[in-house]
Amino acid sequence: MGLQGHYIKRCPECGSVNLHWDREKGEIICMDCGLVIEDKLVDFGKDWREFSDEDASKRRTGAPLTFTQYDQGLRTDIGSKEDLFQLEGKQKNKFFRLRKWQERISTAIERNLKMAMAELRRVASFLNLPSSVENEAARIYTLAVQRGLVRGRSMESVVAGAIYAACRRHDVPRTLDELQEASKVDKKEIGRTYRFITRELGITILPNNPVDYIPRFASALRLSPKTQSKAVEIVEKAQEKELTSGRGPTGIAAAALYVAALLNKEKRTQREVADVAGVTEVTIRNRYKELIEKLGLEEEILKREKEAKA
DNA sequence: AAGACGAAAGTGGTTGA
DNA sequence: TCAACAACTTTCGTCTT
Repeated sequence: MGLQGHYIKRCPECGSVNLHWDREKGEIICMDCGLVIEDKLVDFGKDWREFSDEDASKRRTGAPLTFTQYDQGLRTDIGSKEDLFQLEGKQKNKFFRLRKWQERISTAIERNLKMAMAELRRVASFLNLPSSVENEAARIYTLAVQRGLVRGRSMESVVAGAIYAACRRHDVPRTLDELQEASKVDKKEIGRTYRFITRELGITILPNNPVDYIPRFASALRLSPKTQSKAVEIVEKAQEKELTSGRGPTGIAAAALYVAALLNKEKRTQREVADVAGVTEVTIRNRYKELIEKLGLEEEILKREKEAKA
């Protein structure tokens, strides 16, 4: 897949034109230096293409129909005064009652949804999320509103929770810290509402894969693609040996990157890795110890350390 | 002075009686 | 509903480079 209609044509790091656009994850990866470009990519260009005349029906006109339009353009209004002259007596009363009801419901729900969708757009764009995830988040939020799950919670926290859930469902993981930064909602609160709404809506949450975090972390640490794939390899081996279950995926990803960097002579400090992964050095150490022990990597590490001295 | 290491105590969430 | 539990964090002292 090329990058037609996109602003970024070259890697800002090494100038390479060999870029790969991972639409699923909303990331652009430089195939030469491994940089993941995700900043300032809000404008993904127009989705419009020119079709020949017989295919004219495929042209997209008007705004795309998505859940971020809070009612999908399908609101039915109970008519206004022009329809009224046909009605008499009881009919008239019924009419007014219905309209009053609709106003109550729609002003409450629709105003909420309108605000929420604006917030959702803001946060999704801050995190550079692909539109598929944004739509999923909007769908989840809409369901939550319909079930009255927002009551007693702030709109912002439910939006953040919906986005977090949508990210996980699409294997586009963002950490709770990132959600917190984007939404200004406390991460504990986000976690709480996330768990609540997924449980209430019966959304299945598969535990997310540490591998999904690696490209972004590796890029933030400016590690080579070689180191990156080494880290993926390590995580996969760890998964085979069941070292990953019950552990935080970010900690695994971080430790794997730390080890991979050591092995490829691109050493980063534990603190550097810990910071980008949003875990502590202690966690890295614990995971790292398990990894080299159970995967028989001790000698290799020692060799590297000797080489580093020489 | 900075990084790595590990012990100990604390936090928040899950689980099972 | 409560206590035990596992994972992770915070903090701090020690050792290495």
